[in-house]
Amino acid sequence: MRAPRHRSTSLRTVIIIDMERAWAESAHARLREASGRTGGARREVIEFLDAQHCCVSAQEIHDGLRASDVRVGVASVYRALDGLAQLGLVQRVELGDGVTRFEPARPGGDHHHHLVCSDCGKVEPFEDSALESAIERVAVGHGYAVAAHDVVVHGACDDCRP
Amino acid sequence: MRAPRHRSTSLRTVIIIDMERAWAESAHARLREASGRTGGARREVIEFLDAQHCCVSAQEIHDGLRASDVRVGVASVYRALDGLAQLGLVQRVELGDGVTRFEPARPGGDHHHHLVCSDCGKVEPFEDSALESAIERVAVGHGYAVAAHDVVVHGACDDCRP
DNA sequence: ATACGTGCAAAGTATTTGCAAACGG
DNA sequence: CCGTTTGCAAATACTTTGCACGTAT
Repeated sequence: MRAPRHRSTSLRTVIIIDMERAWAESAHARLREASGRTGGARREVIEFLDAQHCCVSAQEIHDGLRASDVRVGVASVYRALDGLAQLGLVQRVELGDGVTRFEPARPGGDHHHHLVCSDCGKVEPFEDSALESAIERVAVGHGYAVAAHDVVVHGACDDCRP
Repeated sequence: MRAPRHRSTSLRTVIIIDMERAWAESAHARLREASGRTGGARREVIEFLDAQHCCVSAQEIHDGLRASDVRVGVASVYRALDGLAQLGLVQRVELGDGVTRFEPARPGGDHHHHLVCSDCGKVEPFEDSALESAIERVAVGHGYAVAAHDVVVHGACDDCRP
């Protein structure tokens, strides 16, 4: 159930699966290493997060798990997320609606930020290396060692404009 | 009480005062225009915001006003902020601690973003034009008309590092 | 066996809403 | 005068905490 099966139709698929699972593996390992023990709720939260392709709120995780007949308390979801965030394994994302969202922090991988449509609420991820280097440069220039950063752009999306 | 007195010691001082008041004036005007009427609470919130040089939370505004013997309810502070944000006159800022902060959106003026020390909690503003253009370019490339954007960098500040 | 993780329910904050009274135009 | 804004208090939403119990080591 944990190790991916290597019977997929193409090599590329296999590699992608492995890379995606890699985060869940390492998150679980680091969490165990940090606190000695680990239980079902944490694993479920990690697996759920790993399956998402953009940020999700704690409530969404909780609801999603319960929808899959996995019995976890909200508190455990928050506790798991807190632990993961503290180890830098998940990134907190605040989109401006007062709800904190979370997403896996995959090293080097698909680090991205968010475009939010002020009209329909759609959330779209994007990547930009010029943006990243500008942030890094500024932070260093002010004597900061960057631990995390977060860019949110609000505006009218393509579909919501006349 | 509303119009600044032009008896300052130097011309430069007068100009600075006028520029700073300009936002409060226009905010008040646009608010009246949008809703026909305007009362004391809104004016107080606008004046208070204008006097800050970085973002403040709704509670801070409320407490700050009461400390100056101005009697306003928390609800009115939130309502005023909401109206101002909807007109694009204030910028919502989420620093990652679950509290929404607000600051005046002065057109062209001192548009900035925030560095937050993960250790001591210090908040420091910064400006960077390369960052701004990167954001604009990305948003346009995705078909978005930017209404607002927000960059938060978390890290250890100069003082909090070994 | 023992200590840590978990679920439930209760508590804590931040923000919103209902409503009568005050107030601006 | 009339309708909007306001302040208070109650309600809501999200997140955290206390505690008894289960579970991994």
